[in-house]
Amino acid sequence: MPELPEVETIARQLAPELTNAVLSRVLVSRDDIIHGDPRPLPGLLRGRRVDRVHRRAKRIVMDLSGGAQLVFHLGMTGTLTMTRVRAAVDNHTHLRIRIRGTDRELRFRDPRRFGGVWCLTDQPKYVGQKLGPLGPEPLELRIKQFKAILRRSRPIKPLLLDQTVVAGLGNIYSDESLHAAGVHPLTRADSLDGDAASRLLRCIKSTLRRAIRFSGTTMMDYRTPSGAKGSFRRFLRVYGREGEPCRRCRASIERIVVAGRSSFFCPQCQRRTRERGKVRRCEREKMRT
DNA sequence: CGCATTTCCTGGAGGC
DNA sequence: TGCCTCCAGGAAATGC
Repeated sequence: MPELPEVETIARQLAPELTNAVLSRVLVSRDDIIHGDPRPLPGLLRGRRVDRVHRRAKRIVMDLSGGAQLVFHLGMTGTLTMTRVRAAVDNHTHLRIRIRGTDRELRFRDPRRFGGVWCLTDQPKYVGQKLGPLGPEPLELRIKQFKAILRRSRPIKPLLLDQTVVAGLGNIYSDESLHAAGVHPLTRADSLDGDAASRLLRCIKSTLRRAIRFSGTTMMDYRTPSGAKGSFRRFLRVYGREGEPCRRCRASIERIVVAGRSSFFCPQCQRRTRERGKVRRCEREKMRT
């Protein structure tokens, strides 16, 4: 499930091969993953040069010559890979884009089809195809901004998952950040004091940065553009560890459903009341995998 | 508007 | 081994 660290990894690995590449033949084999009218897509892309590959929230953005942008959202099971043109094509490969003058191509594959592709150009047909509104990048978030975000009565977990509030966190890194900060997922956002707010923001950033360093987390489907798995899974402290001992206090990790999503937490480290001592907070922040 | 719930989709896991 | 049901979840759509 590609979240910010996974998408960042993909963008960084695609950038060296795609930057300055010119797109040639485009093959759409399943057009309902294209937002808007898929028919003009090949003509719109062919001949454009890739100026830059970057990430915004959980989206891969390719800036193309002529002011166009090609945007990918990977949903749950989406992958973007660079392969030889003649390599065997996996099923559920929906889009292939050849690179001019090479035997390489970009492939978008997404068995579950929660992902999607947007082509944003100056062409009238595409102007209206807006992507959903996004909140700020968590890694660029400042504490003042974050405290303003927390001034709501919602539980903290669904708030962190809401892309219009903060853009890039998903289920894994929300749970991991909340555990690192010692915050229970059902805690009302506006009940966090200033201390807890800055601790949580620091933990969100350090968790994301560390996950990027290990190329993200592969539970099932996520792969880097070269097909490799992310290796952050072995550092997870709560996500997917129901019934296993907390790596900090040995208490059994629990799973509850919050806003329709699994939420893993340690009942010992993440209490709903706020009477934890400063000493334990320090220990918690120093804990490294 | 704010927030909760439902829906989309496929393959893997687990029960029997 | 095979058949069945359940489940994962990002985000848009729908409900209240």
